[in-house]
Amino acid sequence: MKYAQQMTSPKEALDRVLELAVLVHHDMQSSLGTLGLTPSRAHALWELHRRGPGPQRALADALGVTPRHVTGLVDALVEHELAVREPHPQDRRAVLVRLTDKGRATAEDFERGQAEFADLLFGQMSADRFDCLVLGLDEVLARLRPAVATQEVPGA
Amino acid sequence: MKYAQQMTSPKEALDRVLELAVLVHHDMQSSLGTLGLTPSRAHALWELHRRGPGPQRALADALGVTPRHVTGLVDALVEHELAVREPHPQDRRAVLVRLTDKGRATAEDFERGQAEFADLLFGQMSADRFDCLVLGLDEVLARLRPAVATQEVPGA
DNA sequence: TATTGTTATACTCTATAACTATA
DNA sequence: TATAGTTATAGAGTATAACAATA
Repeated sequence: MKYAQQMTSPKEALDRVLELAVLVHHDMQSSLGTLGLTPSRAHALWELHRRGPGPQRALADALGVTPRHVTGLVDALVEHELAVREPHPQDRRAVLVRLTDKGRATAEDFERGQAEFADLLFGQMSADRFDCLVLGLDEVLARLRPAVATQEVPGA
Repeated sequence: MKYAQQMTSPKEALDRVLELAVLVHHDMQSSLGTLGLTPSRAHALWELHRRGPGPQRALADALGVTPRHVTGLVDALVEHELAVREPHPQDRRAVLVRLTDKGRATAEDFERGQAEFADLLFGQMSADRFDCLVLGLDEVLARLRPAVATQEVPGA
C-alpha cells in the first residue's frame, strides 16, 4: 500500500523523467543550433575539448561510434573550421585532430550555455528541495547505470 | 553562499539530469529494439494506440513531423504488420491508419515494459525520498516547459 | 598480421518542394 | 483553391564490410 490514494505512482514519476529528458534534449538541440552544431558534432567537439588533440581512433572510442563515423564528424568540424587534421608525428597511419581557436571558443560558449541552463533549472530552488532532488537523482542513477550497462545497445 | 563548500552545484545537478536522460534513452532504445521498433516508429505506434485509427495527417500533427515522414513511418509499421491502411469512408483523398492485433499487442508490451522500468527506478526507494524527488522534478519541469516552448525548434 | 583511416553501401530520421487525386 | 498523401531530393546520424597504407 505504498502508493495508495493520491500518491504519485512509479509510472507517473517515470513520465516526469521522460518529459524532462525530452525537454532537455530540445533545449540542447536549440542551443547547439545557435552554435551551428548538431548534437553528435557537439559531442565530438566536447570530447576534443576535454581530451585535447588525438587520433581519430581515440575519438571514436571516446564517443562510442565507429571509425567510419568519426571520419564524417571530423570532416564536418573541419569544414566549419572548428578543427584541423594534422599528421601524427609518430604514426604515419594516423591523423591528429586538433581544435582551432574557433573550435575552442565554441566549446567554451557551450560550457557557458550549460551553466546558464543549470541556473535556470536550479538557481531559484530552495536548498532543501535541491539537496533532496540530487539525492533522488543519485539513487535513480545508481539503479540505472548497471541496468543499462548490461544491455549494451551498440547503435545508441 | 548557497552552494558553498561540499554542496552540489547547479552544474553538477545538471550533469546528473543529462546522464539520466542519456541512460533512459539507451534503455528505451534497447527495449524498443527487442520489440523490433525504432524510437520514431514506437512513437507513431503509441499515438495510434492512444488515439485510435485516424488519417495520416492527424498522426503527423500529433507527432509533430511532416506528412512526408508519416508516409515512411506508416510504410514501416505496415511492413512489420503492426498497422494497416484503409480507405477513409468519407474522404477519398485520405487513408485511415489502424493498428493490427499485433500492433496493439506490441503497444501493450511496450506499456508493460515501461511499468517494469518504473519499478526498477523507483520501486525500492523510500516514500520520503520518492515524494521529494517528484516535487523536485515538478519544479524543474515547471521552469523548463515555458523556456523550451519559446524556443520552438522545428526539427526536433 | 594488426591497426588507422577511408571508400562503398545501406538504413533511419528529418526536412522542403513538386505533384496527384480529391474536396 | 485548399487539403491528403506521395514521389523526389537532400542532409545528418548510424552501421558493416572491403581496402589502402603503415606499423
